[in-house]
Order: sequence, then C-alpha cells, then structure tokens
Amino acid sequence: MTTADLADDLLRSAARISRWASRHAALELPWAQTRVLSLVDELGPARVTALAAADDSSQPTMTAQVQRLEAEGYVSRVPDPDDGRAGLVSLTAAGARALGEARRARARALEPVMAGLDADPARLRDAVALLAELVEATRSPSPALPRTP
Amino acid sequence: MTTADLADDLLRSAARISRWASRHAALELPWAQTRVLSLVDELGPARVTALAAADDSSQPTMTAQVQRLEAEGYVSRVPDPDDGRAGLVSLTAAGARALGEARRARARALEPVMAGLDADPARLRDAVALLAELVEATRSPSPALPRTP
DNA sequence: CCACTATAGATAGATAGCCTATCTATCTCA
DNA sequence: TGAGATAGATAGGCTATCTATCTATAGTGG
Repeated sequence: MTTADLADDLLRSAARISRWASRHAALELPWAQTRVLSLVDELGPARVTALAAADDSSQPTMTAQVQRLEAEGYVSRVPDPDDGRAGLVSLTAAGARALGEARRARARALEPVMAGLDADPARLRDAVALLAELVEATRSPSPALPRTP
Repeated sequence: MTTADLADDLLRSAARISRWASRHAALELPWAQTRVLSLVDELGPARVTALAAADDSSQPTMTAQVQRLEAEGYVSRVPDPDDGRAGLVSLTAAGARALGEARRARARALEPVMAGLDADPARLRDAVALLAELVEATRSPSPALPRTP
C-alpha cells in the first residue's frame, strides 16, 4: 500500500462520510452557507477576502454568500475602521445558533454509526486527531518546500 | 470530549480535507461527475436508481449526470435484458482513465501534506481504515435499530 | 498634491449541481 | 386484463461557483 493509495483512500472515505452526514441531517441552511458560518465563527470579525481564502473559494462567491447570510440575519457587517474599502463580518446571535444547530444535526446523524462500529474509543479519538492535524497542515504553506527569498 | 463532539470534529475535518483536495487538484471533470464515475466503477453495470441511492442523491440528478457522462463518452448504457424499463451503466475506457486520473490528482495534492505531518505510518493507516469502516457502516441500515417486520 | 498601481469588494453572465413534482413505459400479479 | 409498483425522463427552480470586469479606496514615488 503506497502513500498515494493511502491518500486516495482517505480522500474517498472523507468525501463520502461528509456527504452522507450532510444528506442525512436536516439542515436549516444550505451546506455551503453553513460552511461560511463556521469560518466566520473561527476567524472572528473577518474580511470577505479572508473568508474566501479560508474556504478555498473565489471572492465573488464569498461576497454573494455573505450578502445572503446578512440579508437573512445570520451575520452582520461593519466597515473596517482601518480601511475604507473593507468590511468585517461577524456572526449574529442567530448565526451562532444556526451554526450550533447544524453541527449538532450532522453529529447526531453520525453518532449512532460511530457507536455501532464499537471501535476502541482511543483509536477513534486518535483518528479524529490525525484528520485535524492533516487539515491544519493544509493551511500552512507547506513547510517542506524551501523558501526562496 | 463527548461522542457528539468527536463526531462533529470528524465531520468538520473530513469536509475540509476533501474540499481542499478537490480544489487543489486540477480535475478534468467536475467533482460530482467524478463521484459518479467512482460509483459506476464500484457497482459494476448498475442502474441509475442504484447509483442515485449509493450517491445519496435523487434519481433525476443521477439521470442527468449519467446523460452527460454518456454524451461525453465516459460511460455507456445498455438496456437491462431482464427489465425493459431499466438500463445498465458501465464505465468506458475513457471513463476508467478519467477516474484514475482524478484519483491520482487528488492524492497527489494530499500526499505532500501527509508526508509533512511525519506521523507514524501505522497510525495513519489505522485512521484511514477506521474512516473506511465508518463509511461502510453508513451503508448498512443501522444494525442497531431493531427490525420491525 | 498627483498620477500610478495595488487591493477590497461588488456586479454581470454562465455553468454545474440538486431538488420536488410529474409523466411515460414497463412489470407484476391477482 | 386491469391496478398498483417501479425505472427512468422531463420540467422548472434555486444554490453554488467561476471568470471577467468595475468601482472605490489605499499607498507611493515624484
């Protein structure tokens, strides 16, 4: 089993499990918008551009999502005091609630499946931790590559 | 850390890593269509309805995807000899090639990140195996629930 | 202070991905 | 053979995205 096979297997399973959970949870908001709420939650008051980068999506896409979320009261926007061009997006109380609901809904779908596996809890925790490390590693501009200044 | 938190963490990481890989790999085909190719590959000559169920999508959605893939030569369809209403979808050589390419492209994106983690290979393998078990468990109609005939 | 260039965000137009509702053809079986 | 079930196709509509482009504000060297 090569590393490439391992990566392929990991990606296939990750895609399936995520899709499955989304489709088996009754979400109040479309998945893409839930994703944005999650990013706003993490990044605090953030610019549209920063959110787009974090979401691996284009700036126009993020602009549209933020506009819809704002129109529906899930996020609010204030002008950036330091930059007249920019705005800072934050969660409203409704947004925080909706995000919590969405997370619980997806987790509720997966929980019985996890329980049914009857796997060693430590093994499960370790796998989840590893996945998180992997996500974290995708964020930093690959430390393996030598910087050429 | 409750099981629900664990499930939530797992889902968040799974969604991110999968999205990240898709967006950092140059795919010849849109992701949804690649997904369908993957299912056709797994399920062999399969009906549209079976593919839709396996993909957690609706039958009309799958009909449309299969039509596009067929028009572009990635899959072929023959009438089901046992059922005049049904058809059986299979990969063409071009479809198999495109699927292989897509998998390699996504794996290539993730591989350096995995390598950069410098994690214990056994730990990595185990995590991937666990994810696969989890996906498998979502397929069976939850063995926990008692059958009411 | 001014023209230049870079950056933040918005707009336009197009395609893909999906859904629900509905329609047709075919199967099954009493 | 006629009723109900099932396979798949159509219609219509909304969301998610992209690329290209536009506006307005910042920062910068003269």
